[in-house]
Amino acid sequence: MTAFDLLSEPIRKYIRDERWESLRKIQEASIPRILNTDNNYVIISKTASGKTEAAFLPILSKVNFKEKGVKVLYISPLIALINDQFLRVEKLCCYLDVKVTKWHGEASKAQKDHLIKNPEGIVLITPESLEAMFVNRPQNIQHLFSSLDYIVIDEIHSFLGSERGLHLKSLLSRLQQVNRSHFSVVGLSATVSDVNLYAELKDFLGNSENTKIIRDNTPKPINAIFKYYPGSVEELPLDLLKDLYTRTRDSKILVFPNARGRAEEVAVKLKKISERVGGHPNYFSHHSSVDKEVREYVEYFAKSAKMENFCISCTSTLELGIDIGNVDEVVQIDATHSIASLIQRVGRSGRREGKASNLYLYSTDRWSLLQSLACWLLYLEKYIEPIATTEKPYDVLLHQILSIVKGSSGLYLNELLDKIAHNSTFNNITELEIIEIIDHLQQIDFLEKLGNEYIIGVEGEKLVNHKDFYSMFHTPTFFKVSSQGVKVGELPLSPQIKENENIFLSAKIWKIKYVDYEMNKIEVIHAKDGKKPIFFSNAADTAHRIREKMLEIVFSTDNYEFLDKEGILVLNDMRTKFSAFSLKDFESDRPLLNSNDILELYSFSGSKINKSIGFLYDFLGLEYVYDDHRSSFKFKEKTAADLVYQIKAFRMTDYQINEVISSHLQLNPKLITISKWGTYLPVRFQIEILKNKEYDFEGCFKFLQNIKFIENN
DNA sequence: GACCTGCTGCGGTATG
Repeated sequence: MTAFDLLSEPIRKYIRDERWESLRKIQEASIPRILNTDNNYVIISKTASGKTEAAFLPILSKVNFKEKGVKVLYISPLIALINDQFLRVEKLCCYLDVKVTKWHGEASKAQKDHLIKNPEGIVLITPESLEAMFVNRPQNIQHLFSSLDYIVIDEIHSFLGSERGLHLKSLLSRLQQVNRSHFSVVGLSATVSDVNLYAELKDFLGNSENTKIIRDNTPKPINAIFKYYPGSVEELPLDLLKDLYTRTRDSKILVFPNARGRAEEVAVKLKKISERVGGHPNYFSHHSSVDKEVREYVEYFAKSAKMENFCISCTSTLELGIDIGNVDEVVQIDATHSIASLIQRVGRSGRREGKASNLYLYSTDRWSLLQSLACWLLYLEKYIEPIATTEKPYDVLLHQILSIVKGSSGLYLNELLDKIAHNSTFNNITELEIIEIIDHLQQIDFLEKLGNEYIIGVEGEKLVNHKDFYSMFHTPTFFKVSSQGVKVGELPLSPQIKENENIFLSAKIWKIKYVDYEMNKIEVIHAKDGKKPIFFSNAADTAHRIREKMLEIVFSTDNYEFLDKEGILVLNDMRTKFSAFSLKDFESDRPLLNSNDILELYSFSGSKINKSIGFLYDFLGLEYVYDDHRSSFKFKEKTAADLVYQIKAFRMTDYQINEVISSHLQLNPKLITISKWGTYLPVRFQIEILKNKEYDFEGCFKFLQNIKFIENN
């Protein structure tokens, strides 16, 4: 029997009506497996390769929707993706007479009410909406989701290694606890080439042994071109913009300039050039601070553009899932933060079967060029950076304790402990630690004991009843920007935000007319010239292997045919400069520049290891300036050379590290705000969170154990 | 200089 024959008749009719010539490879593989077993599966395949159908065709053939209750729960990281998938899944479900309901913050209340009256079919939801239901309407969790057969998690790789992922993992566990029988989980993921990630993916679904990987690893040809245009961080070089313009003139293009402000700069400046030379007007910006309706229009325009060309200058908002139709080329300006991100972005182009992906990469600085080369070469080696693991997610636990208590009407200690013990997310946290956190929550009035039962305390009520409770991540206060009643987007308060300043936003130029500090609103009118807006954000950490690869490139003699003349010149210049150091082993040897009045260590190591090295130098009382971009430590005094060397043998005990972090926390309690819920933990757990999120002492000591400082000749 | 993600319930008003 072929995979097609295994499907139920209504599904086969759907396929015939859609006039599919054949099933995709990934679908051929998934259909018999999902139909014949109750295993969990992770389906790995490129975007637009039919992953959604690979999961839904067999699931819809298999599940009995006549039974009461929601049978399939689809979980997505993005609202936009839910709206996109809704149309596809609903079309499919028409053939089965199965109801599909969207359930997220912007979904229709009436549809949700209807579902409560008739719990049935398929629900598409976000983790945060699910959390909200656990907290505010726990009876609805029972009512809707206690007879699930399948949970489908889309873009599952985007949850791995993050607090949001741990949160989702905990919610899955809690759903399993209310289900009468076992449900299966199917995760959908973009290409994960590194097999080391398989273990993480399997673990995420909570049942490694019964989780199998289905993967289509058909390689996709990618044409890459790297160009070098030196410029400043404030403004992009004019020559770069002119060259970029010629690429956008006759194509459908996505540009990823790495930052919202820069995305605006690219969109506005290219549009100006286009206006001057009579090119197309379709230059847009797309990022989280562009108004939602504007963004939806841009997505709609790109999706429906047939003959018309367009250029969208965007951030990671267009990196995931959402189908924006055919894109000819992807332009990346300066290095991506990770290899995974680079692959995901390149995959946005050449989505038609058999078409190649095209990547155009501009670097505006030599270190960025080097990092871009490293990411690209590692990608060709099929390497992806490892995922940040959290042994003991105390902050997620604290949040989930509050959620569980709020969702109950009073809970005995053993009931609470039992719920946590059955949640695999917290397997590595001991019962003593859990009790310590519960006691602490009681002390700070987040929990209260009524007789022998725990309820939410006075201070806890304030948090739990606020809309900020449902997510694991922070968001700053934004000012809503509008022009005569038309929403444009939003901006954080910065020195730039004052009357008569001109700024770029949503690919247009505006003059600020009025700032309303009470209502957090900004009124603007059109203007002719301005500056890119300032946003505040934290730098992403760069992986150790990327830095090591950068070192290897500097000391190699390889030529890269995809690099332009200027790029070759600047790379050769770096190679010449570093040839003063005779390095042999790239794992251990590191250049230490020792000239007339400079002492500079090029550590070529990951951001977290660098921060740990800095922590040790601080402890030794050595003054330095650290530059993460170059991965370098510039020491103030030449006499410090001894101390620089001393770090090789220098070790701090765990106790000493904890003492130092503890005193840092006392001086500056804001340090812990990198974790939204960690803020409320006892100090000793805050220290553990910081050690995990900011530093990598284990990796650092391992690195220092073998390090050899190689001075210049 | 440096990404992104989501959001209840209530009471008010407008609309069919």
